[in-house]
Amino acid sequence: MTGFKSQDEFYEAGDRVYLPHLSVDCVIFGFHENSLKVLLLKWKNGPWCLPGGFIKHKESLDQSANRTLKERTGLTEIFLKQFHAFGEPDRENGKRAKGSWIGKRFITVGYYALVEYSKVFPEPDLLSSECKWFDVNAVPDLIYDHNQIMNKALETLRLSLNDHPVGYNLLPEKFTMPQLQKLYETILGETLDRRNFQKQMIALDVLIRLNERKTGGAHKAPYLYRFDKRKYDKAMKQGLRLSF
Amino acid sequence: MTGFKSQDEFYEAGDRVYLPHLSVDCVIFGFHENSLKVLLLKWKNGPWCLPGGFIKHKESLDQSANRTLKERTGLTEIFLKQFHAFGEPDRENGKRAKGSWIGKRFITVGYYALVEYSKVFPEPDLLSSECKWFDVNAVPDLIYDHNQIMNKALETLRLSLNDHPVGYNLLPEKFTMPQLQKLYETILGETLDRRNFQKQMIALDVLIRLNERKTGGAHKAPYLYRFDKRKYDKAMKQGLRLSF
DNA sequence: TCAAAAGTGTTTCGGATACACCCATGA
DNA sequence: TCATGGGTGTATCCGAAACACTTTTGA
Repeated sequence: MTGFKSQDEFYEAGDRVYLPHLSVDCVIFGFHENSLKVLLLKWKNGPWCLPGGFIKHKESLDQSANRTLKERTGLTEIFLKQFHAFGEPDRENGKRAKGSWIGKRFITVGYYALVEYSKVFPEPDLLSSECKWFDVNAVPDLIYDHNQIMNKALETLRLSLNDHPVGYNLLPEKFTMPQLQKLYETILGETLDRRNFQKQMIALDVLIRLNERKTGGAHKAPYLYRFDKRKYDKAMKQGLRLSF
Repeated sequence: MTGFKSQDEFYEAGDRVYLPHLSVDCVIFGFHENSLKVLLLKWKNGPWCLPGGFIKHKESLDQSANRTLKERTGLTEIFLKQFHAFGEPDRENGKRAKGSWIGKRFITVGYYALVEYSKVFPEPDLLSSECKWFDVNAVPDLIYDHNQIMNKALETLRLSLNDHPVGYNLLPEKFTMPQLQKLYETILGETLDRRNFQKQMIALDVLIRLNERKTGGAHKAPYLYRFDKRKYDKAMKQGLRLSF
């Protein structure tokens, strides 16, 4: 919605700029303080919702989702994956304003994104008053079917752990093994054995252990790791076979 | 497209009946003579394509796909699953007739279906001259990005084998273990060990061995099996953990 | 010195794989 | 009788899971 100066101007633009009846919604995941977060928007005087956008006439679905993501987080070139299209005719529950372009029925294509929490500076859009992170286990009631969309995204992410490594997009460049484990645990919603987890991760052959330890915390200082991007990408493409 | 008497009438109907810019395409899989087949349509004087349809104003995506499927195969209540939305702005390669409603850019939602070959009586639609089965390994050049759509469907089906049983929708009610194995082999594109395959299938606990054998063929008569629908559905929901 | 977190290795178990022999049938 | 396909069981191996002790650190 960048480029519009007001809500009215945006509403008025309608079909001139965007395809009718179509939107994308992004479930943006981040990881902070050992828990998985989702970025949500709050409508002015309204409910919370997923950040979403519309599709320009000469834009692909992926481009539209990337644009939305950039507008809300400032990030580009982040991990973004389409997971499902939602198209019940009553998915908005009759709650869209009638008459205007935006009052039409919408089919929305869901994307989920994995972003590095600390690099994100949440920005509300024209229609919103707030943009902030929520713990995935404490998401409020969202507008329309957005809770369902967000749950489906989480489920998809969970299933993808068996086939693809995760972390490059969610963790800072250097991180510790316990941090990585917490990430997996929060996505999966269950605890894992430290020793077995470490063995599996090492076996993936996508990690490089640095000659540094994370100092500052109490207790024994853990090693720092970073991903071997080359091998990580290869594992991403080929698929893995883990079992969590 | 049922209900229209001519191509012109259908084209003219446009937005009045369907959402603009949106379609569904179905990759319909069947199993016959030990190989996996896809149902394709041939445009009048044109290329082959996937059977597709459009979305009525008060219809969900799933309903639209089901309707399309019914129109082409006569089948209802078959296995149908959304797998991806395709939305490149140039996915039609500029090959759509300009001007008319159908000449607009389309985002299409891909579904794949698993149907019982022998129950299908392929019917062309208004725009088509033929509707017939092709071996998945001998699919001709299709219109637009339909080859890509069909490949993505096949890939999705392949991956789903690790998590879900398959066969109930593709095989006749009674079938033999070698038939079931062939089904898996054609989907996967590789051969499997007879004895191990049987053990795995039995272990899934979704099969019932009947006290009948398939007679008529040469050689030793194989047992007939059928699925235990209750257990099959349960396995479908819960997910399995196989590894092919 | 103690509590809490992190590093590390071994044993066990189960499922996947590899593999061979006998049986039934029609040609 | 023989070629072909179908039925069945066992030995092996590898990866997953279970599991305990030592080390470091700040409080």
